Amino acid sequence: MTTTRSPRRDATENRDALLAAARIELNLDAEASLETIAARAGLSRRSVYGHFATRDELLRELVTIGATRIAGAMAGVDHPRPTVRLALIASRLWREVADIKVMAVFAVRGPLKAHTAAALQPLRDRVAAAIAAGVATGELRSDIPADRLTRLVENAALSALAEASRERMDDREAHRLVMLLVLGTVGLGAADSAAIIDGHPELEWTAR
Amino acid sequence: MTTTRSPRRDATENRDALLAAARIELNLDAEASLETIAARAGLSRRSVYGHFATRDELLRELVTIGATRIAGAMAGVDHPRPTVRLALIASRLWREVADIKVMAVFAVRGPLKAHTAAALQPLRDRVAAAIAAGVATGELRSDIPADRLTRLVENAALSALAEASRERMDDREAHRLVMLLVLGTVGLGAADSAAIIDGHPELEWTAR
DNA sequence: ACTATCTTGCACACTGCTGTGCAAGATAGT
DNA sequence: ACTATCTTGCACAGCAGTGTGCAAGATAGT
Repeated sequence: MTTTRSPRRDATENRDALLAAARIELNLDAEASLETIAARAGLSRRSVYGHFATRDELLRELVTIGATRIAGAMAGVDHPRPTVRLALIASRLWREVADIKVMAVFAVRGPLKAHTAAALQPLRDRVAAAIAAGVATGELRSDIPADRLTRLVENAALSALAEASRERMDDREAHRLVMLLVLGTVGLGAADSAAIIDGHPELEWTAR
Repeated sequence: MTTTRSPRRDATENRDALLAAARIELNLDAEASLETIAARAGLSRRSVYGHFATRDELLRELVTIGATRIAGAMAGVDHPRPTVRLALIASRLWREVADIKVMAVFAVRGPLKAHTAAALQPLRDRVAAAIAAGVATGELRSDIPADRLTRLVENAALSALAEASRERMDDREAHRLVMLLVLGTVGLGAADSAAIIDGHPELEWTAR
């Protein structure tokens, strides 16, 4: 017979539990072992292999899910001024990533970076577009090639995340920091950045 | 008898060769094995242990040497304007680190970071001092606490290094990029940063 | 109550590395 | 030429993990 039943309910629950556990555990230690992750999910290491062929497969799925969430959060981000758009992207990003900081940094910089890059492509495209537009209008610096600037902006955001996890920063403050660093990187002075952030209510932090 | 001869000449040569090899090899792959390093030095893995008790000891010594070199390169860096001073520090830093980029990033971010931090303390103090001075005169942003800003500046510099090793960048361009990112981080706009760099001949790149 | 589906524990193979003991051989320095 | 010092190769122990086979037991779904 070829007809396979649909998976048992507890099985899918456990699968989700594993992903959730991985999310938490990898955020504490980016290199957490399967043992650790399974334990947090209330399962044995052995049974992880009932859901994921390899450790790598688990991680990739986790990254994919995260990237999709982020991409989703960017929907509807739009504003005529490229600088504001960038700040808005930074703002939304922070919201999605605040409780995943460590893992996020690892996903982008660690061995999964290739996969992460692919999954985050849409986000990067958005940033690149905003930058290109800003350079065209003269709002943004033109002394650094746009594609390079895109990567540097990304790094700036990561830097803010790293700082936020290093010290346990206030959400509101961290949210502002991400925007400030991004704007600083694309060429705005501190005062201009502050003016933009404070002049646009949609860039304000609102508790979740 | 307790009198020990001084080490044989070839031994000290080999020791140096190991350090040099490590420098090169770790710059290609920050996690290069002792096997690889020894091979590059023309030695066997086994004999590494004749010079260093553990892999870690080798790495630490390497970091210490590098940090000392960098500290040395900062001697005489001084300028009344904190912004220029920061740019100058960035400039000198690049010079010292240009051919060690990968390893430098790893040393600061990887498992050796504690040791690296200690070894680089003088450099950090310099940066912190310049920032404090700049905040006091109003030349630099005051919307981010000085100690945080110090770390962010460091990250900005690392970001430039990372970008420079990612693409194989022109020395002159990379040198400028490090300064631009540092200045951008402390709150200057792109135009102001450029003005500072171009207005001070000591910030120009000179081929080595 | 029956059974396909899941979970578990244990044993094991494997990987890629570090670190050590030892005996044999090479070599610098005198 | 003598000898302390270095280097080497090999074998071995250890570590921390991943991935697998298998048999026994638990459980969801019907």
